[in-house]
Amino acid sequence: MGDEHKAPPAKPRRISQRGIATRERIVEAANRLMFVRGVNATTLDDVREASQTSKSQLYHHFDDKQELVRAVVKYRGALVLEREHGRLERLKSFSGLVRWRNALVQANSLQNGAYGCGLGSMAVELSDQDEQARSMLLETFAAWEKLISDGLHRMRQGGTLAEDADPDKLATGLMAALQGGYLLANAAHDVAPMEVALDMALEHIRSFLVEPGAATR
Amino acid sequence: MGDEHKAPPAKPRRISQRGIATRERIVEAANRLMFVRGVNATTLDDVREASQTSKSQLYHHFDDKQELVRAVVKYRGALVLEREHGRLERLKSFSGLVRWRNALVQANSLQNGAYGCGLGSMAVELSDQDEQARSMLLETFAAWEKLISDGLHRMRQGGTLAEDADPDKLATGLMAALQGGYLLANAAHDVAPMEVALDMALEHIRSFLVEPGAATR
DNA sequence: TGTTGTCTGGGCTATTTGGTCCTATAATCG
DNA sequence: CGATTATAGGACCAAATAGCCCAGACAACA
Repeated sequence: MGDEHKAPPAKPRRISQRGIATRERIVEAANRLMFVRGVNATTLDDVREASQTSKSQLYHHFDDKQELVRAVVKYRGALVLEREHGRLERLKSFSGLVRWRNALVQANSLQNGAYGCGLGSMAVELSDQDEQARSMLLETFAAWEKLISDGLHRMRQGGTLAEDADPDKLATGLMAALQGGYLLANAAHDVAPMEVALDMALEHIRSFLVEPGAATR
Repeated sequence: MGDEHKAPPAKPRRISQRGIATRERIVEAANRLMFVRGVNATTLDDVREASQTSKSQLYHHFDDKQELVRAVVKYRGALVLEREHGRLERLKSFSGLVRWRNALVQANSLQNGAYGCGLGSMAVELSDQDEQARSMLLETFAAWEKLISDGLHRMRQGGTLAEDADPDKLATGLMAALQGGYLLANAAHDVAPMEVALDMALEHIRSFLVEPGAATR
């Protein structure tokens, strides 16, 4: 794939441990703020204050706000993928899928459905505004879906899932249900719609189980 | 003092036809701009220019930007509900559901998945920012879902849908799939994920048909 | 038709916000 | 150690943006 972005003429800049730590602090603070307030509603002053840094540091580590936003997209994407990797890498049964569902629902219920999905919210806010951010988010979604579809593939190879099941489509459908669930839960400030959405998707996947009766629940 | 919203003490303001027209023009312009750029990225100057009005008119018809945003939420909600009412009021068969799906997919494909759902985008951007807007959006979603579940109820009463089908949950699941589909399609700038998501939800509903073979497609 | 209150044009203000700059301090390396 | 470069502090700037105001045109109604 074409690596469009990235600074072209590698600038061999010396970098200290302290500098790395500061940058990290900035990205983390921006991430937190943008999660609860949204990207556009978060100002650089907010970030500066929350990260206990100064304006010059923001601009030392990032060209402009857009770059900071992109760094947050990358950071958050990595976090989600790491978390999801841990949860999905060994997925190979329907009950594993149910556990995965439960973890997401529980996490979201802790905040009464508020804030939605960190990735989904950014996607909505940035997709028609920052092409590069959009493509990063798109890649992250693809990677996330792949973690799911890999699990479904394993289920199929293990004979749990029927041969005619399409893991890729099932994964996309499940992801859509998850994102739509997050969205509705956010609007309702209540996890319930998210549960219904995920359950529908799981029910659909269950219909592809070789021995439906064997499923937990 | 603490008068949250609405000015109940009926202010008997005279209102002219011209005033109404201007207000309409402002809301329409704001609606269009906010649809493509997002709410927070749309400035009052943008609205003023697009609506061919002046600053004083904006503030004559709306207390502040937040009020304008809420007017847009209301306006857009009414538009969507009107459209959906037309499409769903006579729904009483699975093939009708398929036609409904096709209409949404086709409309979205015209813009290559961009912009997403007018309601969903606003919900993401406003839910954690404007409580009143959130509750209006929540109501609109509820009304939209009701149009769907009413149709499903008719299908059930007509014997098309099995007795044990839960129209409300099916409608919520379908709405989540739709919203998630919009979101992923927006990130991908491609309708495909939306189609997959809707098809999953329809497949799930199909599994509740009394005579599965009778379904079109 | 005159009076009252609405509607409009557009200039103006205060504040916010992204972004710059200059100086001082801390690392890093020869 | 001394030179050099990264890092930090924070004042400063210019543009953008929400919001205000007043004078005058226009509509409604007596």
